[in-house]
Amino acid sequence: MTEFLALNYDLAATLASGQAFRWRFVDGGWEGVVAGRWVRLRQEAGRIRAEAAEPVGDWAWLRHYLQLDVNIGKIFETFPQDEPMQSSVQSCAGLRLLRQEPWECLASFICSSTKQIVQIQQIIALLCRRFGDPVAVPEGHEPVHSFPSFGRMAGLAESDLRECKLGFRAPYLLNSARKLRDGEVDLSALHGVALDEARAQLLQLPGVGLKIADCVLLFGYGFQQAFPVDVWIMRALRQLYFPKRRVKLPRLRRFSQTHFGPHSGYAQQYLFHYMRTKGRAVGPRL
DNA sequence: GGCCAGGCGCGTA
DNA sequence: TACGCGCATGGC
Repeated sequence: MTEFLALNYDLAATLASGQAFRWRFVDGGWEGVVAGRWVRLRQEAGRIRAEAAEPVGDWAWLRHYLQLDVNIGKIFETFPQDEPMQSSVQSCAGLRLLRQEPWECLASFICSSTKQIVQIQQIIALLCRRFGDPVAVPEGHEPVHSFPSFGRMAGLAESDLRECKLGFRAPYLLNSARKLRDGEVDLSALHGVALDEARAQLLQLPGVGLKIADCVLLFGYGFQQAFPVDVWIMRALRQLYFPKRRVKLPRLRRFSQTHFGPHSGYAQQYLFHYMRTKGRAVGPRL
């Protein structure tokens, strides 16, 4: 058990914002698996309390995952001073970007195409339960599994994945796992290389296009200018920046690269959250 | 029952 | 370079 100082950090918004898909809200706490360890997090006044199933000496892995050392105020200062961006920030100023493990992030987003967030969570829960390894949990807690490694995934049959509701994404995930196993792409080599080079590597994987690549670059590696454009962001850019004009996707992508500054990835996440929550109901349809 | 979901790959022009 | 379509599956 430990406590972190966490000012301007909205844990619930962050963990439920469609970046990561394994967090569950149970009895006032958020339960998940980070770096192979079960954890439960609770938001308190200006703090986050964390507990693990086994003694932890150094909590750096969790600080890193939650990105607790990021100065979000400094990032806000780099955002454009326009109405849509300011409204997005005001609607949820404690929203953060997580720093996930690249493989889990990649696999999760390969599962995400034309799926709602709830369904993505279901698919990933099935994958973990069936093919992950048990992790230590508190006494009496229901079993929890790790996210299956790409080595494990590579040895499965396509039908194994289809049984986890992957549908047409099954061969994408399977063949991406096999490419990683065979060393055709090395996820560990993408830290610190140029954004375009890292993106080009990810685009070699089947089922990975620009959108999914940028999700992995942003949520898994922290490339600050990766800007995934999905249907929500496309809607946001069209409604908020180009109302009454039919602007096509390539132009929206170009706009996103220049308009939002050096931390455009954060701007993207704020826009995404804003679009999904404004006009009450969180969920599909406006 | 029709439409949509944190898209991608492929064929076509 | 830029469409259009099919691909599984489930929620509303």
